[in-house]
Amino acid sequence: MSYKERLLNIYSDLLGHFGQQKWWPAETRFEVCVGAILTQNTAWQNVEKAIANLKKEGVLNPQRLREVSIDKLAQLIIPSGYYNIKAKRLKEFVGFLCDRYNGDLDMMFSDGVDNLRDSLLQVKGIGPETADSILLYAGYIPIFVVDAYTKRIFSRLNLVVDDDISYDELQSFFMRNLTQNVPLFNEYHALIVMLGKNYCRRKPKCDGCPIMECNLRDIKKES
DNA sequence: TTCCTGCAAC
DNA sequence: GTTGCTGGAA
Repeated sequence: MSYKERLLNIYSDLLGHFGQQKWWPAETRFEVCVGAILTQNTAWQNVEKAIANLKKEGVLNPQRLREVSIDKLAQLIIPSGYYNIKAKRLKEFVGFLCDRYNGDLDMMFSDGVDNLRDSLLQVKGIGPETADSILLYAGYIPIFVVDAYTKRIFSRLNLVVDDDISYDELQSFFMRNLTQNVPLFNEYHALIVMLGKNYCRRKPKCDGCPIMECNLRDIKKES
């Protein structure tokens, strides 16, 4: 079976088990960008509380977020953890957005994808996963987001052999073997997160794992 | 105690 | 390559 077929089978297994995830949960594209930074190494449940605080305070837009003091901002996002460093990162991002694109996400996303990705990566506090989450979930640009879950799951499936594979190489593997389709990329990454959280943990809970080929390989005996 | 939709700095 | 950043839930 080809990589393309295996990736689609796994996708089908996941979608059948978990259903559509309807990512990214947000009212605006700007909210997606903020959430992408706040959720770095952080449970989404905690990010929601921080987002709610930002909304209640009326600062969840580029202009107001730029005006609010960094100390005030840090206080508002305490529930999402790393609040001092994330306040700085949000400030870096809105500074970038306002300076380069007049605070206009439409203008930002109208830039060429490769150019925009490189630019985002130069913003302190935005790494590859955050940049790609913004491009896919806020910009509707067909970029596949990979993460620690992706690497762990597909290593266990032996679809990834090299444990030292880089972010870009892992992303490239998916983008070479899937059609460049925004809804597909959107749903696939969300489903990988669900599998990583609920079954393919560091200590795998393989009982009930929805991936057929994983069960066939009897990976359960590892752990 | 562990882990969470990472990243930068050292 | 290792460490610091952080609250909150399981």
